[in-house]
Amino acid sequence: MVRSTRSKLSSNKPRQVRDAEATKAQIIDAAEEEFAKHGLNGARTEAIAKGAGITTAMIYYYFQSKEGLYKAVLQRPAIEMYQMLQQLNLDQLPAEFALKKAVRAAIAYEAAHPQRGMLWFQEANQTQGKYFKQGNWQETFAHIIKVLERGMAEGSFRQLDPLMISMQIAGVCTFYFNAHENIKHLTPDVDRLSPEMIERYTTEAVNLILAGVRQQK
Amino acid sequence: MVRSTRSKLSSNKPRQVRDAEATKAQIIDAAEEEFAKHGLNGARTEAIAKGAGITTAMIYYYFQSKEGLYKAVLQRPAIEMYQMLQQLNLDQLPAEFALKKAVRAAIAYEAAHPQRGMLWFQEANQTQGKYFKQGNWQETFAHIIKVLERGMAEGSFRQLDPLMISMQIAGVCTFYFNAHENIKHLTPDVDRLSPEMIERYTTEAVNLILAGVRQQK
DNA sequence: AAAAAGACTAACTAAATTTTTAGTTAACAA
DNA sequence: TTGTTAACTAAAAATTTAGTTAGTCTTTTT
Repeated sequence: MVRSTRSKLSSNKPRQVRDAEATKAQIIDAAEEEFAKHGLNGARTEAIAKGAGITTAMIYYYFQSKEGLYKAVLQRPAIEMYQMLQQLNLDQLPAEFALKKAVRAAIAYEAAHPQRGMLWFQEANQTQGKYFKQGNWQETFAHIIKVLERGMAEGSFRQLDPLMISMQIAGVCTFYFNAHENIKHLTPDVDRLSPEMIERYTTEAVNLILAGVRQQK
Repeated sequence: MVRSTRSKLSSNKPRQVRDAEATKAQIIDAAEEEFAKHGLNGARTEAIAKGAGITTAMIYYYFQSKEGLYKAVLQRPAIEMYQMLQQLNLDQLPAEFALKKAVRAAIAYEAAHPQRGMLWFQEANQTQGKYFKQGNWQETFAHIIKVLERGMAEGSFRQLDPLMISMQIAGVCTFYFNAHENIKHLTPDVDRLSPEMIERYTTEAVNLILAGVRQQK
């Protein structure tokens, strides 16, 4: 079985010399891509090394084991997602506007890290989510649930099941990117990850979700 | 790791004896689960064999290679999904009811085969979809797009982007099952795959989507 | 009931892959 | 300069895994 191991991140430029932090970051970048595609078992340390422009021994030098590297890779999105949500200050906005803002931010996050959704799915399916400390993700959903409950209390949202709806919102925000490799075959001539297309997806998503939860008058 | 291959198989649940068709089906069942979790590369033939209650040699006896088994596994969902959609006769229903029926059917399909969404993602991400018949997915989306366009023409649906919205509908229908292993950590005490919970998810999904696309009056 | 065919397993090999080892090079302080 | 150490590489060792072989057990055919 032939697989291209060349990462677009690191393929052209020669690496800096002997900068431990930079090297570690490059390994994690390459590893995130490889783990997102192939999961813990399917990922090849050789592919990660090649993507980072180092030898496989460096993985063990910095991360002790393949699993250690995997843990390091998973830590990053968990922290970033948490921080992103904090910064939105959803509590200080009317529910409808808060939801709009959260949906836009979530899709923008996915667009900036299109491979992370799959990383999360791989983690769920292969290791029963044991490395993903549930706290951060509980936080994520808690933020959306809170907005939905507030909207219902305010009377701007209809009566709905906040947890179920928040998962469906997550589905809307992530599907486009998780399934990108699948759906790109549907319209081969359009670049579905171009800013224009992502903006179009975002607009439609906001419209669908807002109309879907709004109280009819 | 020490693995005894001796006497484990005979002492566990005894399989039916020497029924080729039943054995093949058991291998495909176990393989679908393993491939869905780990993809083509990450899947372990030994794990498949153990799941099916046979030795790895049987995989080669019936399917020649790991890849041959993978192809056999992918054939089944492709055919079933196609047939399911045909039987809905969406064209003969008002758009609103057709969409409701399609969403219910899609979620029911996912619930009956919770691992197939991941099988599809793995296939696209790891092998560029070369083993999967793309035609079936084009069909699937075409069906939904047609319903959405009809609804817009009838005036029952608002003006929307049919392709984008159909992907968002797919996100709503599939997320719950693809992410199940992660989601279950959010509410550890609830069985999120019980019929009651799935019905609740379905109801909320239908409400969200219908309200989301309906023409306001 | 003997022979043939089909279903099946234990034990194995070759190759791929992870992990370790032994050593090399650059940086930098004394 | 020179000695020390962190960053790094090449290649060997250990381990895992796909795939094979030779033969056993069961069912069907004659």
